Amino acid sequence: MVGIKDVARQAGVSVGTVSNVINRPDLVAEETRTRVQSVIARLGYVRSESARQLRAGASRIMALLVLDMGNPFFVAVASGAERTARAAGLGVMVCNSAQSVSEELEYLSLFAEQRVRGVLVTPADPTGRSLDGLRSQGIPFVLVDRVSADPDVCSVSVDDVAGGRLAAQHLIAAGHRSIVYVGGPPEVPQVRDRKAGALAALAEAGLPADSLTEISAERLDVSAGRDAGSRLLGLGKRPTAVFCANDLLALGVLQAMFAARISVPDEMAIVGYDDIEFAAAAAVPLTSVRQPAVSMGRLAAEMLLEETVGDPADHRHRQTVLQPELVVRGSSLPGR
Amino acid sequence: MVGIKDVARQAGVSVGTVSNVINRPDLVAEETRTRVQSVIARLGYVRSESARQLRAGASRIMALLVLDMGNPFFVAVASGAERTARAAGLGVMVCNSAQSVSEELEYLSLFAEQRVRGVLVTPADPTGRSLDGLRSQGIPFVLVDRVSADPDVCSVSVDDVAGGRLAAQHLIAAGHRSIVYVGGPPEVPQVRDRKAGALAALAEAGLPADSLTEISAERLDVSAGRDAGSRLLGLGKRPTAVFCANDLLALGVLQAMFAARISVPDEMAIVGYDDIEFAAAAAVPLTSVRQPAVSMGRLAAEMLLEETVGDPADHRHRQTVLQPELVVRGSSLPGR
DNA sequence: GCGGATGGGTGAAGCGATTCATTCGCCCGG
DNA sequence: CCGGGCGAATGAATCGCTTCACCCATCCGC
Repeated sequence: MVGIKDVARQAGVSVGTVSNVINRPDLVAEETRTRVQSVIARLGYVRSESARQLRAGASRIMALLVLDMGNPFFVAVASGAERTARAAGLGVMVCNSAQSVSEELEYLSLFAEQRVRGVLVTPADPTGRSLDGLRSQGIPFVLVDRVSADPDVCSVSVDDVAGGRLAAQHLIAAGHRSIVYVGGPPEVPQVRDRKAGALAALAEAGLPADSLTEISAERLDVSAGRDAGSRLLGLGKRPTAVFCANDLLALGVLQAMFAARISVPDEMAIVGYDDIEFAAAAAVPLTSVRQPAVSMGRLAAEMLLEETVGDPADHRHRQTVLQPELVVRGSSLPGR
Repeated sequence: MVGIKDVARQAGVSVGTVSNVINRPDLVAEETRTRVQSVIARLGYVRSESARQLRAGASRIMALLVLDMGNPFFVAVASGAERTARAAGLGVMVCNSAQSVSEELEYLSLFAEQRVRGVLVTPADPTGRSLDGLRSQGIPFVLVDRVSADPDVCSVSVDDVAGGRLAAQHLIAAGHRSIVYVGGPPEVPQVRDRKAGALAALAEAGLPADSLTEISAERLDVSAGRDAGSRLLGLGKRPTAVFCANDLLALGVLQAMFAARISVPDEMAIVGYDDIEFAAAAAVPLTSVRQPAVSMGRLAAEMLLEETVGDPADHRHRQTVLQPELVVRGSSLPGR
């Protein structure tokens, strides 16, 4: 493997000069510069990032750790973060904790060993304890789609309570009085907040709290949604509407309704959450609460860059909260 | 930042011993080992991956470069590759060329600088020239979902001609005599092969080649599919069936049919390709040609590991070709 | 009692870059 | 004619780790 010394020798200059040609070309005389550059090209020299890192003490990589790469919502977050980071000259390492705390810890320690510039993370560990490692290593991080109780932790999130309220208000306005909430693992804050929003909407409409029944799915994916859908059909008094904690669940529920030949939205209205691209392409186009996923990725990356590139002293920790938006489609509009 | 020297000093041993405690604990006496380990824990020492890499000459990272992270097919490939690589102690860096040759080149040179152990790549550059860089750097790579003309290039792919044939045979058997193929950029081999398979099926059934009309989509995603769908409706003689180069296109076409109130499958049968999870959850569950995406990722990663971990001399380059499978669903089954 | 294992540990070399104090010409003004 | 200033290039130190040749007791067998 050809190194900087080989280039220096071939070009008849010192290694320092070669380094300057690469990193501060203006310090080198024109003639020397072109000579060195042509040797670099001829030898196919590629500088070693690990050597630079070792010297610099920090890598040029930003890490992104998400809960589920199978969920297009996170894919969108990733694409927003990636674009921003690359514009700033950083690479992005996207990893998937698959909602497992142990995988999360494994990845976080991998990041620490890599000395990544910073981490964007949607924590799987509800206690937030898993991030202590980053904190003690002094690695900056920004929470994505989650807020910390600690105001000194940066985050970009969406107001899930407001989102849940939007969804429930919509169903209530359509006349539904018996709604099922398909949630997920109860320790996931999003799941709780979206439900809280729905409950708030019911209360505001003067409806009893027991108008909302919860079915808790194992995971937040399509197949768990299918299961939840069939459980829903087994309920004593069948509800007329379902609000799902995310679109994957909603798509699963929709499939279950199809299988049971229950008409959506006439016999069962469905509202999802996230407004992933596939929501609009579903069996019945899905009403959903849209989250600005790409912007979240972008904002989170910008926040991290601000903390990591500029003087850390003039960085103020912030907790940005974005507003969701209801997108009404066929799955909740009776009488097409 | 605490380094190995700090640990050594605190523990009263040499740096070599600390290194041994970490990497070859059996060489160190029990008593010393536990003492060092407790110092490591107390100081929160994290070894620097860049320093190890520099010394070792190669990183512990495998790169995966895909065409479109918005396509669940590639997400599945990534998950298969990731699991395999991590089991072997390698991290995976997943990147998205978004079908752009320039992004692809940028990423490939990033990989070279990082001295990644190897690269799994679905090339965006149809000429294959973009991989010359890897070759000249001696970085092993495996093509995913593409075969090279050069038998010395490892690859894992699926027989797209067979897949196209399956799809067309199915439509022919259902009585369709006028089929549209919704392809994509013509330089994409998959797009061409799947069409070739369909044409072969027509020929084998004794049908004229002009029973197949091609509509070429701009990109291989849902919105391009919508466009293709409306163009399809503008054709002079409306066909009775559509075969799409992938499921995203098919979902887009499906949306267009919905918008135009054309019944699927009665007025228009649709067959997709990839069998992504969302295909089954679509407006009308989508008939599709299933590709073993997770296995592809796994096999490709295994192949790369074999080349990279074992003695390179006893590695035989291979071109694995898997067989696709037709999954029939409502979108091509008339008379429900 | 002495040569040779053997287990446990040391410490310096080196990986490939960056950086900075230093050197080397050269020109210019006094 | 000489000192200063300046642009250009040098080369050694350094980053944090792994590895390897070597050292030091201790113990064993003859």
